Amino acid sequence: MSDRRVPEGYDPYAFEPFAVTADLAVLTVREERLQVLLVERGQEPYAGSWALPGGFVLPPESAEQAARRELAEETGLSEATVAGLHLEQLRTYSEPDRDPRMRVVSVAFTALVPDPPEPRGGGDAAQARWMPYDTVRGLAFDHDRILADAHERVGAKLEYSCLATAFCPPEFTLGELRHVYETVWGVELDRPNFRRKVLTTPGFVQAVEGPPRLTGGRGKPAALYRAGGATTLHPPLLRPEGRPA
Amino acid sequence: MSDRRVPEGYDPYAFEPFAVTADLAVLTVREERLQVLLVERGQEPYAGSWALPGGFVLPPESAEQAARRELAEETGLSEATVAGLHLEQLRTYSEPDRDPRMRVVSVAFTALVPDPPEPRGGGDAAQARWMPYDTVRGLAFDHDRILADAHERVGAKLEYSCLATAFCPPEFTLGELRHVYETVWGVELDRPNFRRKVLTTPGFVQAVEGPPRLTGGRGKPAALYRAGGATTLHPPLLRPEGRPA
DNA sequence: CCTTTAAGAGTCACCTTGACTATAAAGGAG
DNA sequence: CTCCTTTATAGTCAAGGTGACTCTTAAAGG
Repeated sequence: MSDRRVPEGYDPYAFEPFAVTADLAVLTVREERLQVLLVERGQEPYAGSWALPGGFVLPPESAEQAARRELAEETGLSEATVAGLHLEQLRTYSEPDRDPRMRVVSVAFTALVPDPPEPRGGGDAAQARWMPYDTVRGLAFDHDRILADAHERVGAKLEYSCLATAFCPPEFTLGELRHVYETVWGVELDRPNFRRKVLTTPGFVQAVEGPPRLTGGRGKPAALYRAGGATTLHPPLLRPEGRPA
Repeated sequence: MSDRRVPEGYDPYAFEPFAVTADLAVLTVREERLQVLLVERGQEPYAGSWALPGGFVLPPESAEQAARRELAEETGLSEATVAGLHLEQLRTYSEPDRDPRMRVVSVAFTALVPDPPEPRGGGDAAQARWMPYDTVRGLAFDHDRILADAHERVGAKLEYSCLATAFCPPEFTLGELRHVYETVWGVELDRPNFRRKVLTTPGFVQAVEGPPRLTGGRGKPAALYRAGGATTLHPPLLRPEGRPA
């Protein structure tokens, strides 16, 4: 940034102002599907349309702080939950005509949540709910594109980071972790190979000591693991077949 | 983005306005070093300090359009050159106090240029010049951090994309391409192994037919190559030793 | 003419990976 | 209770990619 166009006695109101918003693509894996948190708009433009949650960045906030606040307001997640959430900046959308009313620049974030509570539709949103990613179309503004970019980014990050654990509860089985990859990538992975890769990568997961097994599903009970300290995968866990992007 | 806080007859001037700028971390490899394009500020704040080139996003522009315009104005690169430049959005910096005067949100971009012309210091910049990356400190605003983020991002992208060719002229030798990796990563790579990797990756580079060799340096003349059609590297070309990020 | 420098060809062992087989431990159906 | 299905977990094996090296070729410089 720079003020080279701004004379000493610059009047901030002399220019057409820009509004800055923070929007969130909140993703989760539920019921074997990738799901997105959406809100229904109550006002024009796009009244009645579904949109990504988000809202204006207020004067004392950073974009990320605004994103966390809006998420808490609109979904009923507790402040503590939102504060500990894995939130990552996706990119900024600044096309001049993306909002019909005025100039709005949107800083988009991606959030990954495990086993989410039902959203309450609070705040200013008419209602809020989880929707399966592949059934979502026709969102307000350019939110279809933001959502697609978020999906692509998350899919790519799974390859070379330990991000997948952010989709899982604190303790999880390797089957659950594998489901995350399969759901986001839309492919099936070989169980033994996936297991070998995860367990031989130092710091990806760590075994839980106490009760060595968990029951609940159909097959043989699985051991529980916690997220390890590592954040990146070397070498990466590449998608089979297709190219990323 | 959303207008949930905005009543029907919303007055854009009722809020403290945000200014939006586009700043660029323009990188090149010259004289065996990674270099950055900087401008000297002529006005307060930070008058006399060096900063990344950039400026305000004007009402009819997207942030990327503003970035290209500012780059052309301040460095003397032709409009055609700037239009064809590899420009990638880095991230957006929105901390409330990053500009002492008013609320300024900066969308940062990374640009990679091959064999750059001397900047002219045109536009509003007092002067402009290339500086070696590792000697740069004390830039205006939070530009030190933006620059560090750009370096990290570029280093990471070299691993899994064909981005390195963007640092090279249209026709280049494998030695030049290898220098890009070595300079950005700060490591030495094994010549034969690098060659094997690049040549066996489909679409990374394509051999130039005509005059099969180029002279100029000291050793055996090298064959020339052009960038191939591929954009991603599968499998990636990982940095030796250290972790990314 | 010899040294230096870098390109380019080739070798070899190791590690990772993909494909696959086998066994163990649960639930459900008959 | 037994068979069948499902899932976890333990292995095996071959192909491919990579790191570490060696060797040859072709220029420039002294």
